[in-house]
Formats: sequence, C-alpha cells, structure tokens
Amino acid sequence: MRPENAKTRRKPRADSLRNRERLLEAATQIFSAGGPQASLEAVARQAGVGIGTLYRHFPTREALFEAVYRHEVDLLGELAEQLAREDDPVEALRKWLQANVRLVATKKGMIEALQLVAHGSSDLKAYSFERLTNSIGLLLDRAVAAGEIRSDVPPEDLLRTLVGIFYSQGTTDWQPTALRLVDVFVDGLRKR
Amino acid sequence: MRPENAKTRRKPRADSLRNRERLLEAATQIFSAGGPQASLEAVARQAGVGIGTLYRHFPTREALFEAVYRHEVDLLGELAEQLAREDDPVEALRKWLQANVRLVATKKGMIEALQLVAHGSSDLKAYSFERLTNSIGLLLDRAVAAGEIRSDVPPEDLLRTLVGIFYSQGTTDWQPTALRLVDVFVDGLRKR
DNA sequence: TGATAAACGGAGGCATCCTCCGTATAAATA
DNA sequence: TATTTATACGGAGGATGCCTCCGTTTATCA
Repeated sequence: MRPENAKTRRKPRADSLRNRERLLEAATQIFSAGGPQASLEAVARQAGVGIGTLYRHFPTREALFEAVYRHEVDLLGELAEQLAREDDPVEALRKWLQANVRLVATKKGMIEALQLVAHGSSDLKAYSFERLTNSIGLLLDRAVAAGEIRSDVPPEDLLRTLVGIFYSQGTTDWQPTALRLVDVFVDGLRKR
Repeated sequence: MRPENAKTRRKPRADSLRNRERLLEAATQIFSAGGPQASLEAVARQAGVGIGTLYRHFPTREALFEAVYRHEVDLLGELAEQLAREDDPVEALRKWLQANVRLVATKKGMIEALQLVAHGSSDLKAYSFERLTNSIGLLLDRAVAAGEIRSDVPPEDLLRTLVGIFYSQGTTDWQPTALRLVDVFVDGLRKR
C-alpha cells in the first residue's frame, strides 16, 4: 500500500533521466554547430541512444529545441545573478552583455535559433523574454541605484537593442563589431 | 563564319529561358507559402518541369532563393520609381513603406527569407541593401526637397527601422501593428 | 527474487535531396 | 528545307532524414 494520491507513480527510471540529459547535451552541440534544422538522427547518435528514445523524450523537433533553448536562457539567468554580486555594477552589466555576444558567436546555429524563437512558440518567447529582461533588470537597477548610469532606459529596450545588434550583423567576423557596439552602448548609458 | 569573340556562343534556347521563368514564378509561390525550406520537388512540379531542370538552372537551394529574392527587390525598386512620379512626396514614401509591409505579410515565408538573407550571401545582401536604400533615398530626397520632412534621417536608418519593425513583430496579426508603426514613423518625419 | 510498468532500440515506410545520363529538341548550317 | 550538333530535358536511383511502431530489455517495487 502506498500512501500517495490516486495516481500512484513509480519513481522515474534512472536510465530515462540519464538519457534525457544526454540528449539535451548532444542537441546543444549539434544545434550549435548545424543550426536548428540539423539532423535529429545525428543528435541521437551523438547521445548514444536510439532515434526512438529521442522521439519519446522530445516528440517534435520544436520540443527538443525549446528544451535546449530554455536551458541556455537559464544559464544566462544564473550568470546574471552571479554577476550581480560583483563590485562594479557597470562592469557586471557589460560582462553579461558580452557573454551574450560570445554565446551567440560560439554557437553559429544560435543565430538561426534566435530567429526561430522570435517567430515560434509564444510560450517560449514569453518565458525567455521575461527571464532575460529580469536578468538585465537585476544588473541595470543595481547600476542605476549606484548612480552610475541614467535611469530612463528600461530593461526591455536594452534587450531589444541587444537582439538588434545580433540581427544587424553579417556572418563573418561580426563578434568584434558586436562587442564594440555593446561597449559603446554601455558607455552611452553612463552618466556624464 | 561568325564575327564574335573566341567563344562563339549560340543563342540561348527558347525552352531554357521559358523554363527559367516558370521556375522563378513557381518558386516565388512555393517559398511564399512554405518558407525558404519548402520542397524543391514541389517547385519543379508547380513549374511543370523535371527536378533535373530545376537543378540545372539553380544548382543549389540558395541560388534559387537568391534569384527569387533579387526579383522581389527589383520589383520594389520599380515601385519606388513609379511612386516618385506621384504628386505628394510624403504619401509616396508612406505608400512604399506600406507596400513593404504588405509584401512581407502576404508572403509568410518572406520573414524567414529575410532572415536567411540577413545572414547569407553577402553579395545578395549588398545588392538588396543598396537597391532598397536607393529606393528609399529617391522618395526621401524628394520629400526633403519639398521641405515637408526633416533632413537628418538618412535612408539607411529608415531601412533599418523598417527591418526592425518586421523582426520585432510576432507572427499573428502583426500587419496592422506594422502599418501603424510605419504611419507613426512617417508622421514623425514630418516637419511641425 | 519475481512481476510488471516503463523505457529502449532500430527496422521500415515515406519524403526529399541531388546526381547522372539517355533522350529530345532548338539553333546553326548546308 | 534537311541535317547536324550543342544544349536542355526528364526522371530513375542512391543516400539521407523523418517519424512510427513494436518486440525486447530493464529498473523499480513488493
């Protein structure tokens, strides 16, 4: 006799959890290298599981992609919380923005991925928009509170500006330009 | 004896030209409906030619897509020249911008298409950027010369703003919003 | 240590990609 | 106009990817 609700449930199987992790990790790699339309069979191969297992965990390409993307967004959120404990608030903000640029730069597929998100599932869109806006807000408020930057730029505008920087850049060697633009923008936020 | 250069060339075959046209037209339809990753075999079917013919004319998906996109850009260029002959220069500018919105709206695939261009062949990017900038410049200069709008907004900025409006919108029912934003922006350009 | 719910792998059917080459045909030539 | 020949045509076919289905395996629970 088990004392739980009507729906008595077994503990999830250990191999299931493990495979899910492996798939997520493999998908991050494969999508990063090949964009979000990369072969799902390649993902399964990379993870060392059967294609059926992939589809059981993530019934559609979008489901897998969303899980990967959510994970990346969460990592950026954690980075923001970590940076919020640094001394110099303006530098913390700058570092976070630069981390975004580097993330996109090292993962060539991420650019296309971002575009899919921009016009895909609005759940995911809402989630990541909120999460990223909060991250920026955290760092921004601290810098504003310290009296170091102007207070009339809301986090949303900063996020959109960041995305704009990604979009407007070409494919080759855009990272230095993007980093410079971020620098300029952060400097522009500073009070004179 | 033919009086031409070392490379004596026949006139291109009529069927070849015709098929190229048909493929372009079919691709415009198919890509518009299904986005740039739509089936190429569907394009060939729609055009009423064999798949081999498609590949002979356009060796890669990108080549076909580029041709389609160039054609659309050229049409917008021609529209600008036509509008430049209208009476009211500000209205002409507004109409051209609205035509852009409608073009993208009726062709759902165009949004993804634009994104491909943004990170694809830089030839195509340069070509379309220049062509569209010129179109805007044509209409803008006329309105400036008539003293109706401010003179400190270069065509490039206007183009980027337009693209930004496309990107920032969600998938559903964004056309009214985009048209409104265009309106606001054009009104903002007016001298008080 | 069995019973069994849950997860696993991958074969198989279908779609698309792209290449290759025998056939057809439009332009050139006589 | 008839013949030649460069050029283009169509589509079969091999490779790959998508996704489903189901017989087999295995982790949990008693």
